[in-house]
This record gives sequence, structure tokens and C-alpha cells, in this order.
Amino acid sequence: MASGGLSTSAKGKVEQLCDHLSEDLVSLTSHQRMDGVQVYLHEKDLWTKFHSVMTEMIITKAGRRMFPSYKIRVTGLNPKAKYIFLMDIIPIDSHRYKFADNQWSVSGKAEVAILGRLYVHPDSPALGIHWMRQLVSFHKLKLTNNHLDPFGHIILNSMHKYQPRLHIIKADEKSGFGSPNTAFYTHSFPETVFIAVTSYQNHTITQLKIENNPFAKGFRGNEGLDLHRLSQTPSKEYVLVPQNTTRPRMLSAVQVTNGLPLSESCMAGRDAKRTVVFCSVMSPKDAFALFISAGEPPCLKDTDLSSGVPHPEQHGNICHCLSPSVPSGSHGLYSTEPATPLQPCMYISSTGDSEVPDWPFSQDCLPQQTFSISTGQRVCGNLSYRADCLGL
DNA sequence: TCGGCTCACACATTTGAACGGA
DNA sequence: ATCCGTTCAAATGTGTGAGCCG
Repeated sequence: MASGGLSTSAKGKVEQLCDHLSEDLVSLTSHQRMDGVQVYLHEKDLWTKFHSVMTEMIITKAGRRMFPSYKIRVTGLNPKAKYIFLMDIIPIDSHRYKFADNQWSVSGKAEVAILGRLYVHPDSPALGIHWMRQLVSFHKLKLTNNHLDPFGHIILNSMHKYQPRLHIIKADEKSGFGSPNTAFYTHSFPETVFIAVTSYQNHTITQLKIENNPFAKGFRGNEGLDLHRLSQTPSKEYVLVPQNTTRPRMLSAVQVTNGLPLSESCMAGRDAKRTVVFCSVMSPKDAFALFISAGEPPCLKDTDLSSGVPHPEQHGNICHCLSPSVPSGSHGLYSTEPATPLQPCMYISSTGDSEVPDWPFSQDCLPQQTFSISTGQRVCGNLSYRADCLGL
């Protein structure tokens, strides 16, 4: 088992629990359920796109990462309780498949499944607030077809169909962690079903992987004068920036001074008209996320602000894409004012690999306007911005 | 003969050490 | 001495395609 940063005792208990899981992967009736927990699949649209043509995942002897990566956002955990996040991948049926005539079909009986390997998220165990604050990414999980794999990768059989599953285990000693009463939550997303292959069978899948996986950029066709996506639509505010030019910094248009940190790198505030959250997190370079809403319901609620865990869609609030250059689903500047719906509003990754939008502002967008940052009634700082750069 | 697998390869991103300037 | 930003090489992650194997 890939057990990440678990302590020896915790590892032992997880392994003990996993034995229970392996014994009966479906009916864990003796365990307590975790009510109120909700899990959202990151990049669901992308997963759906792959799923529509039957997702294939390469497996190699050395281990291969999944693409799309399995990333989720979770709500409803107890912020102060510890949890362990882990994944397993189970056979979806007892068939072996083949790809012929541009479609998958059953070609025989499945080989013996290798069960019992789980991938424990390296942050485990961690507090609920930690898991809820950011995307939980399983991108480092690797798949292998080597039945003698010594690295803890998840072992699969080629040409077999699988379903990844997420398990959340309450790692609280007081509530009997490791015992049959351990509280747990299991969830699987139907769109993450895939067929393991040693080489791609469906050319459509190959193209989707090449188009969407940054590491496969080398196989994309149209090279040449490749400018930033945002820069391909010239406008008065935006400058053309070559691909290899460093993205202008967040602070070229927005400055937060003396703000109250919501988490290690998030600040939030609101004035009479809008709520603003500025997050400069994760990426060692210049990752950011900024959310702006006007009127009610705001993009964020005070409860979210105080915990640093904005969940706009959880409250039924709709955030909108502020800049027409930032497509729905990406990071960037969001406001309730324009009409383009954006779901979800915010992603922050602890792993430093989050997708960061191209920064759509030129260097000469310097802060011009300022308003107070507060959480609830408490004023704790100022945020400066230049309205025309933000499109306000 | 053929379907599936392995491996070397080119090309991409990511990571972290080394370095220099403030 | 420390911090911060930049540079660059090494490590790592990709799909491709030729060759191997059962």
C-alpha cells in the first residue's frame, strides 16, 4: 500500500481497516456512516468527455499516472477531526474486453483480480478543515500491470474495466479509529470508470489525452506563433504575451495590504457591494484566485470567509466569469455581474499543480482604488485594485 | 499471423540546487 | 547573513513506433 506520510501506528490501523475493506468491499455495515459529507469531482466535464468514448488508462511496468487526474473537493467534514483519504480501484465486472470496429466489446472472462492495494493520500491523516480548504488530488497515484510491483502502485489487468473509489476514514482515536466502529465514507463517480490498456486502442482517447495533458504537448499539431490563449483575442486592456514570457504578477492589478489571512495565504473582505477573496497559494510561482461578487447572495458567505473555505455552489450561489477572456471553469476573476455562469468558483490545490489561468492584465494595471477588507464586522485590512483592469 | 506488450526515444513540464543582487 | 528572484540542469511525465512474444 502506498501510505504517504502516515505514522507507523496510523499506518497499521489503516492497513487493519483496509483488511476489512478487502474482505467486503461493499457491505461495511458494521462501520459508522459519515452523514453530511459531500464530494465533488474536479474537472467533471473533462472526465465526462473521456467517459463518452470510454476512458482508457495506460498501465506500465514502472507505473503510469492517471489522466485525467482524480481530484475531488469535499464538504461536510468536521473541521477539527482528523481524516484519512484513500483510493482503491475495483473491477467493474468479470469480463475481459477487446477493441474492434471502433468499439469495445466483451472478449472473454476476466483474469484474477489483484485486490487489496490502496493509495493513501500523502496528506493523511489531516484535519477536516485541511481537506475542505483545497482540492484533494490523487494525481500521484500510479497504475501498473506488474503483479510483483514493489512500489505500492495499484495493480490492474490490461483490457479490463475498472471503477476508482474514494474512501474517507475518520482517523479519530476517541471515536475508535481502527476498530470495526470506525466512521467512513465511500464514494465513486460513474464517469471515472476506465479500461486499463498497455497502449491506447481508441484514437479518440489518444487525441483527448494529447489535447488535455500538458505533458503530451509535444504531440500537438499546430505549433508556430503560439501565444497565450487570452492574448489571442487582442483588446485594449490586454497585451500580447509570448508563450514563454513570465505571467504578470497578481499584484500588478490587485494589492492586499494588512489583510486577515483566512488560511495560510487567503484573505477576504467585502464592502457594501461586493465580496472579494484573494488567494495566493500553492504554486511556487504566481498562482492565484480572486473572487468578486456583487449584491446578494454573495459569492461567499461570512461563515465561509471565517473558515477560509468558500463553497459557492454548496450554497446555491452562482459565481460568474468576470472577464470574457477567462472561460467558465478556469481560475481567474469572477463576478456576479456578467451573465456567464461559472461552476465551480474556486479551486486551490495544496500540491502546487493547480491550473492557473493566464493573467489577462498588462503590467501597467496598477492599483488605483482601495476598500476595506473585513470578515463580518471586523475591518482588518485594505484591498486595492484598478477597476478598469478588473472590468468592474 | 496477430493482438498485446515492452522499451527506447523525443518532447514536454516540474523540481530543486546554484547563483547573484538587494 | 538572509532573503528573494532567476537560471539551468536533472528528474519526471507523456505518446509514439518498432520490435518482441505467446
